[in-house]
Parts: sequence; C-alpha cells; structure tokens
Amino acid sequence: MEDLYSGYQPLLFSIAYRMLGSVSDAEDIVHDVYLQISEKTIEQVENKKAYLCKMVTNRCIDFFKSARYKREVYIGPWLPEPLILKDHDPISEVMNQEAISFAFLLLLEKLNPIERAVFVLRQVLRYDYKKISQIVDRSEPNCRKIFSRVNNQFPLKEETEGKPEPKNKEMIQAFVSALYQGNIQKLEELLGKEVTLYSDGGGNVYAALKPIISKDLVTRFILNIMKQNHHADEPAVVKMVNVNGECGLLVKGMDNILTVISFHVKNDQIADIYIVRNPEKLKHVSLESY
DNA sequence: GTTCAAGTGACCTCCGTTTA
DNA sequence: TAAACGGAGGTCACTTGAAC
Repeated sequence: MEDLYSGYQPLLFSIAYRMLGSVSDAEDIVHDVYLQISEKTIEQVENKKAYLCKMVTNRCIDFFKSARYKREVYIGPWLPEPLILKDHDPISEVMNQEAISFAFLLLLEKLNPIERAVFVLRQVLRYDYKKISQIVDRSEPNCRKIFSRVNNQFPLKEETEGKPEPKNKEMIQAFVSALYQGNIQKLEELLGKEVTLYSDGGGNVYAALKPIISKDLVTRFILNIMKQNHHADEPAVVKMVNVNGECGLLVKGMDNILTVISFHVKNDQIADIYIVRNPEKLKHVSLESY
C-alpha cells in the first residue's frame, strides 16, 4: 500500500487539484481514496492506475457539485489556491510537466465537472479515450465529442503547451524592481493594455471586490499597496517563487504569509495578475520554508 | 495497403423555458 | 396547461494521419 501511495499520489493529486483548484481539498480527496481502498480490493484490480484515477475523478465530480454552490456566494473574484512548487518535490515533477497556471485553472472553472475531467485526462495527461471513457463512465465517442467541443469553445490548448519561459522570470524581476523604485513608466511598459488584476480576499481580508481592468488603474492600485507597505511598522518581504509552474511572488509578514501573486504573460507583457490574499487559501503554505 | 485512434460534422433526443 | 422552441449533450459515420 505504501508503494502504491508513493507511486500514484502525485498523479492523483495533480488530477484532483486541477479539477477543484484547491490544494487542501485535493489532498483530502486523495487521502480519502487511499483510506477507502483495502489491500485485498486493490490486489484484485488489474489496472490499479486507472482504478485510482477513476475513484479520484468521481470524488472530485461529487465534491465539485457541492463546491459550486459555495462559489456562487463567494465574496469577490474566486481564484484557485496557489501551489508553491519546489525543486525535487515529487508533486513538482508531475506538475511541471503539465499545465497548471492560474489562467488555465480559471478557464477550467468555466467547464462542467465531466468536461473538466475529460479535458484534464486527455489534454494534460494524454490518456486515450478508452481509459477516459472507463474513468468518467461515458462512451468513447461521447468523450471525443466532449473534448472536441471544449476545444472549440475555449482557448485552453495554448495554456497546456510549453513551459513558462525564462523571459517571464526576468519580466517579473523587472516588475518588482519597478515597484520598489516607484518607476511608473517601466511598470506601464511591462503591463499589457488590457491588463486585469484579480484579487481574492474571500471576504476575510481587504481585497478588490471586482477585477481591476486597464494599465492605468492596475498601476495605481499596486503603487498604492506599495505605499501602504512602505509606511507599515514591519514592511512585508517579497520573495520570488514558483507559483503553479510560473514565476510568481510570495509576500511574507512577520509571522504569516500575507499574499501570493501569480502572473499571466502574453506577447511579452503582463496580461493578468492574480493576487491571493484569502488566509484560508494560504494555510497550506508553510512560513518556515521561506 | 491496412489498421486503428483521434477529430469533427450532421443529426437526434431530452429537458428546461417561454408563450399563448 | 400544453405546444413550441432552443440549447446541451449524445450517437453515428466519415475523414485524417500515424504506425506497421
């Protein structure tokens, strides 16, 4: 059972996280699945990997149906829980191979649970339709059609192809230094014309209740935050980290993680900024590691 | 050349909403 | 309340491309 857990846990977590956009819920589901299966049961199963994927996917579908209601009453923009990836972590190795960006997870959010499962299994994990049909309990042609329709409906494919370019890292470094210097001209160069800033406080902490759109408004918003931080008794520390496979920022206070920021870069400019401030979504980020 | 998996257009069915 | 309508989701059949 231990080998089974260490062998498949990263893969199962990667499926659950993409389906739900929540680190803690994904961990719970994977853990529950391992608690539910007994050694006897699993030994009788021919394809253990497909069996475990099916269990996790079905759990996610059930969970998502109930979570959907919660999100409908969510205060402000909903963002996924950030996943801070480190080198040599088994989960990082699985995640870095596949799409996991905030932009991708937010697009997935628009799909129904079955569409999500089919898309993740096919586009991200490259499963064949036979396996997918067994996992989601739909016919093979139906799975092909679901995938085809999702592809036509949403521009998800580009989000799953390629890894974050090193250029992004330089861009985020330039962004941070422009912030500290208060260099408005440089900030405006880095931001796309229609840049959108999403701020998720979940009603627990201060955050913008609506997405902020346009270069001018976003620049003013972030400079204002920097000004407040500068005048604080204990200014926060900003650190560059790997957030969901892309270069991002972690803002550390005296005794807790205050904010995690992720960026979506398009055509050499920052197209979207995702700011997670909801403490509920930062609980899993360990302060000691940073 | 054959086989097979994948992708997609055309068509059908079902179900929720609208309207008389 | 029942018929009409539209959209979502499913099946069938065909084309395409890769592997052998």
